[in-house]
Amino acid sequence: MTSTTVLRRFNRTYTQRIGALDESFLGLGMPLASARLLFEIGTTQPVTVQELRARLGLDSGYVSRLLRGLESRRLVALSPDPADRRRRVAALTAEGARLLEDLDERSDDLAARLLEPLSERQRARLADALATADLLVRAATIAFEVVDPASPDARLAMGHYFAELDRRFEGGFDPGPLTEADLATMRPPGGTFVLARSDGEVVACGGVQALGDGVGEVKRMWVDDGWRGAGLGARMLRRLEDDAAALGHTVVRLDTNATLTDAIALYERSGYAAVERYNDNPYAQRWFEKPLTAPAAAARRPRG
Amino acid sequence: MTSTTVLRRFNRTYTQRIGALDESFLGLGMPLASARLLFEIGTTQPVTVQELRARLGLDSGYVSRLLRGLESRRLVALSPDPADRRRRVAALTAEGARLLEDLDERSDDLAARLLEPLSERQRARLADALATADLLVRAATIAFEVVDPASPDARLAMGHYFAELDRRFEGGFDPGPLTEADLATMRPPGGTFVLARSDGEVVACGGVQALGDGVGEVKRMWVDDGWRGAGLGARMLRRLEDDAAALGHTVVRLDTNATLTDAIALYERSGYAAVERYNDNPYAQRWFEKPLTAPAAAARRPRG
DNA sequence: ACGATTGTCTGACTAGAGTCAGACGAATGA
DNA sequence: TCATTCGTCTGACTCTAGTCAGACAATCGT
Repeated sequence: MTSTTVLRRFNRTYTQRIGALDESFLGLGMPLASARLLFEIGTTQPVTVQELRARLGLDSGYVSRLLRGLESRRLVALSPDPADRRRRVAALTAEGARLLEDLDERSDDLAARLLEPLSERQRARLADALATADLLVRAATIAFEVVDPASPDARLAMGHYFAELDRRFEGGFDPGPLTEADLATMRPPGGTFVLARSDGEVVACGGVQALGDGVGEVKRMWVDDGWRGAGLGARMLRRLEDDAAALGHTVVRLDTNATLTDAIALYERSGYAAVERYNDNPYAQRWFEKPLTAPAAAARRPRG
Repeated sequence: MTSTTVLRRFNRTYTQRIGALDESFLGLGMPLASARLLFEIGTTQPVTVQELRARLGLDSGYVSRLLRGLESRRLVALSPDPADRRRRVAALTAEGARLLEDLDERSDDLAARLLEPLSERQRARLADALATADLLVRAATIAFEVVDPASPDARLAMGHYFAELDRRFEGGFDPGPLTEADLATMRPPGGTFVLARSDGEVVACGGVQALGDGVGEVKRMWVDDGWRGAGLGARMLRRLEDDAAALGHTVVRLDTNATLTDAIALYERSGYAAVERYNDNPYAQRWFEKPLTAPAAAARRPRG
């Protein structure tokens, strides 16, 4: 059976038997849309109406009406945003928080009842399978996006990167101040900066800068800890190679620290060959290079 | 993380990102309910309206209207059932079959596109995880039901059982004719017959008969080949023990053939002890017994 | 033969989930 | 400062998805 077939078969089973988990939101005299909205407000307490609309992908009028319904039941409180009085921010009332907890508990009960007929061992097996599926499904739906390296999200991602190096290097890591000149290297022409997002959250990043003479350098590649083992690093690297090729580079280089063994393994798996030191990065102990033949079409599908 | 938590987390991920697979039914100017109905008709070509109603759990009036809609688009053809002219049977027209194929293809495409960002290895891992989850979720939602041993489904299940013995015994197996007297042993008082169904399909069975003196015997226990490894045998056995206890038995016995090693392992795992031959079944080489203490409350949760 | 039951259909509803076109006040830019 | 844009709200819709109460004909049980 192909994975497509398995996915579709699973989908049928799932929607038939577990789809009802959502409807556990129901049963408290609350339409699903309202419950979802309430839930969304609950996750990020004070939140603008605008944000809610974007996150749930709903019409402004619709959200407005739903909110009014929740407000009239005293489940959420709406107040104008002092920073911009056109905006309104929503927050749960005590009663709203209580209801949300209640819904949560019901959902838990329903899930527990679903699992009840299984033995401990089977439940563990199912949990394991679902955790794997969860990770991979999330990984499959990650969106890559070119952003300016000076944008807040890019800075955030690089901050994560530096913090990780600081944790992993024996003597720590000091990136120095992020200068505008440094950021400018990762802009066209010659450079780029790519973010990977899951649910809007930044989960990986990477940049390319031009070293001149058709040579690009991969920099600041980082993958969130929670995403290890999902192949995200390989995808980011491939993406950066594609982008480097599109920017006119024919070779990419990169340097790395000897302690980053997982990264080194990735580079070797991805067709990088060790080369001599090509820069004076004091934190680098290993240098790699890879020719970019066709626009990375050959590298597009890894051999699995 | 408990399995409940994992299930709920997965549910969120899933409905957010893959729930859309269903809506691929959409996009051809067809409401979901109609598409589901069309799909259901497609799986078992000539099917009565009654059957459709039962399978989709819909109101008779609603189904009638939906069918009329499909009929007016010439996607299905309705005709009275010659066997009972109150009933109407639905079948796809050529056009309906074509549309269904089209929807199927779209759904396939969507699934493929979803998996596209993953590497071969990841896809294989995901397929594996989903297949496991599929089996276990189906297993968790299997319904047990006491039926009369003379009912068509019970006969069908026993037929499967006999056919399997015939396949697995060296010299084959001849059950002889299924006499009414034989069936009567698996009826109250003293006896019972239990079916397990998944999606209405019979996937396991088992019976209890009274041997007298508070002793019950487990008979005709069978689990469908496709359901091995889902713990269904253990659950059926537990259920039969519970029922036997409820019928007043304090001990259950059973016999089996030495070639059925998986069954023997199950009995031993479930607390059965080997005893001397207690009957003259020519196909039996091993005999087991288990005391039923409290109403099998102790056996309700296997030790995993 | 005839009353009860069964299978399907019709008409009249309801509720949920959105969509679309403005209205209106607050903020912004030239 | 004044036209424009932005964020929210309102009113008037539409489309699904379903429920409920009968109506009607075919069939079954006695």
